[in-house]
Amino acid sequence: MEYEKPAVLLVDDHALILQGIKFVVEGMSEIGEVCLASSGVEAIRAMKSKFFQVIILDIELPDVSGFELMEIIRHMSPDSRIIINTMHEETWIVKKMIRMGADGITLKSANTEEIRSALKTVLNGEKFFCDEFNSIRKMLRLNGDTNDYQSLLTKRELDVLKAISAGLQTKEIAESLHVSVNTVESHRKSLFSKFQVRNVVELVVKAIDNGIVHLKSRNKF
Amino acid sequence: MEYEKPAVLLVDDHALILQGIKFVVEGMSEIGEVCLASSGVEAIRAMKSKFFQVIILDIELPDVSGFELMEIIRHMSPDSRIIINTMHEETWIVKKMIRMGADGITLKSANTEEIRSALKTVLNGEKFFCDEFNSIRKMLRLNGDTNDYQSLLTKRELDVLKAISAGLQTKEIAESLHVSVNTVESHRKSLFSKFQVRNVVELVVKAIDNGIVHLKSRNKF
DNA sequence: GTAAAAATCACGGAATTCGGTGAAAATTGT
DNA sequence: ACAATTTTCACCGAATTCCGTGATTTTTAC
Repeated sequence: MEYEKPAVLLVDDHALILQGIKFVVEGMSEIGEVCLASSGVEAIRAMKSKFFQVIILDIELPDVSGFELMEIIRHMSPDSRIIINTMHEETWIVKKMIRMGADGITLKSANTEEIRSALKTVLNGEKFFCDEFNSIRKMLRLNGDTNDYQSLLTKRELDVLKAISAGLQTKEIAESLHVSVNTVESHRKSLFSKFQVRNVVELVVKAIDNGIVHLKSRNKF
Repeated sequence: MEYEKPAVLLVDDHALILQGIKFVVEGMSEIGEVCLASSGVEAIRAMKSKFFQVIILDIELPDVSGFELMEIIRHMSPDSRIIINTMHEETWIVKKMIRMGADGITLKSANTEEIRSALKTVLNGEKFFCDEFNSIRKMLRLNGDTNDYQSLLTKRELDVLKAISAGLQTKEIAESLHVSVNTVESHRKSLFSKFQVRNVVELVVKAIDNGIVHLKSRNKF
């Protein structure tokens, strides 16, 4: 054999999923070495010592976000193909992944065959997206992805949005930001307009759904 | 050997996790047969043909919820120990799992050793909870778990809550439920009171956070 | 069959939201 | 330095929310 079989790096903080994917990938005749990393730093360390044709990546990692890691990979190892393996079907995540140029996307619910298929497709130089995402991609292309709220918001609008999501009302927000009520109402109106919603509930739900504000923080013991 | 090694049933719709756990469990000398099920019906079918000492269960399944399946297991096979393996650290899920009497709880981020440890502990007749949950349990005992919103709500209140979360306002809700505005306002007040919140935003956020209303439905293409 | 819980409705009032319109000051980018 | 953007602020009015208090009819549970 004159050339090496392609090496694959798996990055996921869930040990079980790591094991699962490893099991599947190692069973493929076209794949060579399979390395594991359970965090961003481990992944980076692994990438320094070796070139991986394909990196299968989880987006939620303990240290860096999968998105940041993706940027790093693109710089450190621009020729590596990246497959995102995600739990999340939320639109903003999908959009971001596609925008950042992932070579493939699979869901964690993907079965053995889908992972194999994704790997083969990507190794072949093509892009792989599971069926669920293809419809989303099509839709994004159609309307030019007009719903990129995050980057559409100004800093101040974001401040107000977060405050609203925390349950504060206009007067309280004005106090906490040291501006007048009128100002906050102005930002409010911008938000309604940008999100195309009629009231705070719709606004907050849409913001959560698009990953601009998060629930997690509220839910700690 | 005079007695059978205990059989284990793994239920999870994520093929990769199924593979991962299987790999770990099969490597344990104290475990006998390991069976897999990727849905509630498959799990039930498996349980009909065989008794499993331990059932490791995901709470999000395509057909029935893990909670419902847990009820079914308790009836079909009351002597089976149940370990919940979950992605979710949200309080309401943890509470519900504990209340329903799970014998063990592990996170999907659990490593190989934790799964083994959980299995051994449960087989030994004890309960296993990963560190993250022990603190929650302690806390729940302390304040008598006063925050069980879901079971606290009446059907109508739930209707109104869902409508509110969908961004509808009182008048619209009244129309859609075919009742007067006054009635809806009455339910509203009950909700505010039960959730101990001051406005709809806090209400909706808390409801989402406690798993009473969900974002998913809104986020489809 | 009766007590408890839930669902329905009513009235009044203060506070807040939401919609429109406009405009001045501060910041940013090039 | 100049245009563009952002942030700030103002006023008005209708609609809606939020709060209190209380009452009648249905439904549920034992």
